[in-house]
Amino acid sequence: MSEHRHIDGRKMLCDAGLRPTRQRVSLAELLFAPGDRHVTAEQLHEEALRCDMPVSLATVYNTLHQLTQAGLLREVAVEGCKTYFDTNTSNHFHFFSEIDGTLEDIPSGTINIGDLPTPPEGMEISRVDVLVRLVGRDTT
Amino acid sequence: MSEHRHIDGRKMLCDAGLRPTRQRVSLAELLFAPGDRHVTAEQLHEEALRCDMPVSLATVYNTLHQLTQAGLLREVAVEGCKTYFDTNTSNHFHFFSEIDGTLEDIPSGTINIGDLPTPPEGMEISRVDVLVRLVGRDTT
DNA sequence: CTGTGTGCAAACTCTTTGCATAAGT
DNA sequence: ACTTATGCAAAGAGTTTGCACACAG
Repeated sequence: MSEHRHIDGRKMLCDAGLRPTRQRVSLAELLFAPGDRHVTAEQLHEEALRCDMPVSLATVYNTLHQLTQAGLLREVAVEGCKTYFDTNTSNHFHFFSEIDGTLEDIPSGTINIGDLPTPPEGMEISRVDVLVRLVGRDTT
Repeated sequence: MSEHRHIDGRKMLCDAGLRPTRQRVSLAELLFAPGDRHVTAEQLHEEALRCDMPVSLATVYNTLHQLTQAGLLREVAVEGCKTYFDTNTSNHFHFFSEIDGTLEDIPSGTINIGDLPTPPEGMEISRVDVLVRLVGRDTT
């Protein structure tokens, strides 16, 4: 699950119409080199600093949003103020561990959503988010 | 859907082990008198003030959390910092309108979750949240 | 009376913004 | 060079906390 496939951050950014600055390339490579990831801005920021890629938190936020707009990331709402960004943009669902606050993909095909409900007049479904919350065994 | 059934806030609170103070009774009645509701703390606060039930925002937050702990409300994570509280605590799913930020119940039975995935070792599913995001027709 | 709840304002967390400096083409 | 991105620190939204006063039992 963590075959560090090699990623050309520069190309990825250019393709998305973003200027491949040092910071953006670094962040893109951190994000996309390992398999699918679910990070918060703060986590990514710390990770970048640990890897000697000095970036400011503001830039991390900017970059995450730019990548999201470019369709390379997906935002996942869990709760509280924390926003998670998921490198897997395909249709899939998540496990959320309430114990350590981590997010994980649910292998696709494992959950089937039957019939979707009919949306109200004049609206259409943009996305269906499914979050399966986990707790330790036996915790009420 | 909005038959203002009459609610005995006092009894409801006592049953939940909460002291029926003026503010709590007011809030409980605002919350539970109409049909199912989805409110944020701020919305409920404004509504209380409009109805001549002076309460501080801090008390609204306290009360909402106490009612949630007592199992009378359910928190719904949508995104951003806003926390919604749902008066319907049964297992059901939501529509979220990205246009006006409102939450609505999806009639139960309309969505079927097929097989739930097996949770990772030592964990169990505490809840499954399904959020169907809506946009206006034709908005990409 | 006694203890718990309330209100206020200040603290806190996560996120966004403004503006001078630095980097990309 | 000219433009766009970055970094910093300050502002912002939503939520929480601490402490004096008020209310419920």
